[in-house]
Amino acid sequence: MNNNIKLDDIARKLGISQTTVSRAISGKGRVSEQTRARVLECMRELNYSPNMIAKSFSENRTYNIGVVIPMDDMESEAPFFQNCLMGISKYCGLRSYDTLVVATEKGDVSQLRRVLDSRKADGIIITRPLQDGTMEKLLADRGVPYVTVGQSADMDAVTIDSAHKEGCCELTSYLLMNNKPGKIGLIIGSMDQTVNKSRYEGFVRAIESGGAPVPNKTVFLGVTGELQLRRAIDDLLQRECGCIICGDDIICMHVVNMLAAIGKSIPRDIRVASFYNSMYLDMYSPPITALSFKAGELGAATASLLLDMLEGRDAEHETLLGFEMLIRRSTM
Amino acid sequence: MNNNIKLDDIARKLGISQTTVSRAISGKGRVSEQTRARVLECMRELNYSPNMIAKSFSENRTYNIGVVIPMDDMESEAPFFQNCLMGISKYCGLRSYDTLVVATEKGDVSQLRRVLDSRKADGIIITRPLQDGTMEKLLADRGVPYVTVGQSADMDAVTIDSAHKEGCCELTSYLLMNNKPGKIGLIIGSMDQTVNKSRYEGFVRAIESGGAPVPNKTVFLGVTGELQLRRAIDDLLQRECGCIICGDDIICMHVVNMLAAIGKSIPRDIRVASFYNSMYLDMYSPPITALSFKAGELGAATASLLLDMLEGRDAEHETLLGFEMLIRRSTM
DNA sequence: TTGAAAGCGCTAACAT
DNA sequence: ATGTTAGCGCTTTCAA
Repeated sequence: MNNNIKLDDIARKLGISQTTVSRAISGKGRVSEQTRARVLECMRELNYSPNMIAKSFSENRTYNIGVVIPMDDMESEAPFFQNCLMGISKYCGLRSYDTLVVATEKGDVSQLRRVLDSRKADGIIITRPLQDGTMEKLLADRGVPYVTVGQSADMDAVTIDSAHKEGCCELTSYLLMNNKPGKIGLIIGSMDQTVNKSRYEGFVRAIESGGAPVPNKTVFLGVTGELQLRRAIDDLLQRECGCIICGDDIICMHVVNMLAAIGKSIPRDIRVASFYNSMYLDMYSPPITALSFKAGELGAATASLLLDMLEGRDAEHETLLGFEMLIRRSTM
Repeated sequence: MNNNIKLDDIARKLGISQTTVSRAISGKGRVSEQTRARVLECMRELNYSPNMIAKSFSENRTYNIGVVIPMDDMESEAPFFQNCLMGISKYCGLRSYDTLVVATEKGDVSQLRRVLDSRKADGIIITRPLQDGTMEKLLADRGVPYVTVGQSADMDAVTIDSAHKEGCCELTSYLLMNNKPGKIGLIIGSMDQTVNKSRYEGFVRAIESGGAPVPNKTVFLGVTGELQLRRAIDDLLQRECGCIICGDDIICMHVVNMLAAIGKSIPRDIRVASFYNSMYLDMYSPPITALSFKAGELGAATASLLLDMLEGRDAEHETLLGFEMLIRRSTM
C-alpha cells in the first residue's frame, strides 16, 4: 500500500532537490507555482505522507499532546473523562495532532514524568487538577506548556472550565426559590479536586445572596466511598431536607438508588438535583434535574487552546464555557 | 530541571565514545563491568533520559500503540471502553510504551489511517471490532500488527476476549433453571458489533441445550436507540416474560429505569439480568444480576499480547479470559 | 527560485 | 572491549 515513499523519492522522480520538495509541501520558503504544482501532483500520485517521526526529530516537536486522566475508584468510571478525552482526541486529529493517554492513579506523577522525560508530548492537558498542584509544578519546571481543565493550584496556569461556580450558583438559587419546606442538603466529593471547590463556592454564593447563613448540618464535603455517602444521606433524611443536591452524576446515582431502596419517592418526598449531568441521570424515572456541561465540547476547546499555545499564539489565561440548567421532574 | 542531556554529554564527561555509552545503557553488545558502572553512575548523576523521538527515528519504531475507541451515541459513554483503555495505558506505561487514542465515529477509518500514515504507532488495538472488518483490512494491508478485543471479521486476526459466549450461556442456563413462570426475553444492541454476536450465540447455546427452541417473539436483536428499546420492553411485558436479559449495562439501565417508571417491581413482577456488568448495576435497588468481565484486566492483557507481538514473541491466535457470574437480588 | 550540506540523537555495522 | 562512521528522513541555514 504505502511503500514508505519519502521526500527524496519525489525529488528524484522530478529531478529536483529534496529541499524544494520539502518547501513545496510545507509552504515555507518560496517555490515557483509551477514546481509546487508538479510536486503536489507527484505527491498524490505516489501517495506520499510524511514520516512524522523523522519530522518530529528534525523539528524537535512531536505533534502529540498528553492527556492526564485520573484512574481512581469512583471517578474512574465517570463519563466526564471519557467524553472529554474523546473531544480532545477528535479535535487533535483534525489538526493532525495525536493524543497520548497518561493514566494516573491518585496523584501519582510517575507516568507523567515518564512521558516528559521521553519528550513524547509537546504539551499536556490535566483533566482533573488537584489541590496540591504537583503536576503543575513538574510541568512548569520542565517548561512544558499545559492547560488545566478547571482551577489549578498554580496561579500562572492556563485554565479552561465549564462555568461550574456560576452554574452551581444558579441551580442552587433556583432550588431555593422553588423549594418545598425543608432545608437544602448538599453532598460533594473529594475536596482535593478543584472542581468540587468551585461547586461549593457556587453553592455558597447562592445561599449567601439569599441572605441566609450557609447551613452547616446539611452540607457534606469530601464525601468519598459508599459508606460515607450512605451516612450523609441518612443524616440528610433525618434532618428533613426537602432537597438533596449532589456534587456530580456518580454521587447522584447513588443517592437516587438509595432513596429508592428505602422507599422515598422523588420528588414527592424529597427533591434531587445534580451539579453534573450525564446520560444516566436522564434515564431515571423521574429524570434528574442537573447542570449540563458538554464534556466533549470542553475537551475540544481545551485541545484548541493548547494547540494554539503550542503554535505560538497566546492564550487567554482563563476561559469559561457555558452551562445549561436542565430542570427535570426530580425537582418539580 | 532536565537539561536535555544526551549520550554524547555522558561520553565526553567520561572520555569514552558515545557508542560505548549507548551499549552500556541498552545492555546490547559487550561492555566491561567497570565501564558500565561508570556510565550508569554518570547517567544517574546527570539525570539522563533518552530522547525517545531520536531513538524511534533510529530504530524505526515508536514505542507507541494506537487504541481505536468507538465514539458513537449510546456506546460512547459505556464504561467498558474507559476501563479497558485505562488498563491498556497503565500496562503500556509499565513497559515504557505510550498509548495513542484513536477516537472513531461509526466505522470511520480516517483517523486510523492518519495514524498509520504518520507511522506513529507500532501496533493497534481495536476495542470494538465490527462485522465489516474494514479496519482489519487496512491494518493487514499495511502490515501493522494488531489485536482485536473480541471476534474479528478477519479470521487471521489475533484476538483476545472475555468469555462472552461461555458467560452468556452459563447465565442464561442459570436463569432458565431458576426462572419463574414466563418466557425469557432478550434485548441485544447493534449486531454490527461482534461482541453482540457472541452474546447471542451464548444465549442460543443455552436455550438449545435445554432442548427448547429459540424463542423468536421475545428475542430482540439490533436494538439501538431509546425508542426501539422502549418498544422492545413494551412487547416483552405484553408477552408476559418472567425475565429480561439485557445485552449490556447501558441497555440494562434503560430497562430498569423503564420498569420503575411503569411501576413494575424487580424481581417480584419481573426479573432482570445483564450480560455485562458495571458499577452502576450494583448501585440499583435491587442490584442487578450480571456477568462481570473486568475491562481493566482485559485491557492490560490485550496490551501485553500486542507488546509481545511487537517484540517478536509469537502470540496465541485467540485468548479467552474468564468471567464471573454475579447473581444478585434482581433474579432471586 | 533552487540546491548542497549540515544537523537533530540515537543505533548498528564494521573495524580495531 | 571499545571506537569510527554511516545512516534513519526531515528541516533549515547558507550559497548560488
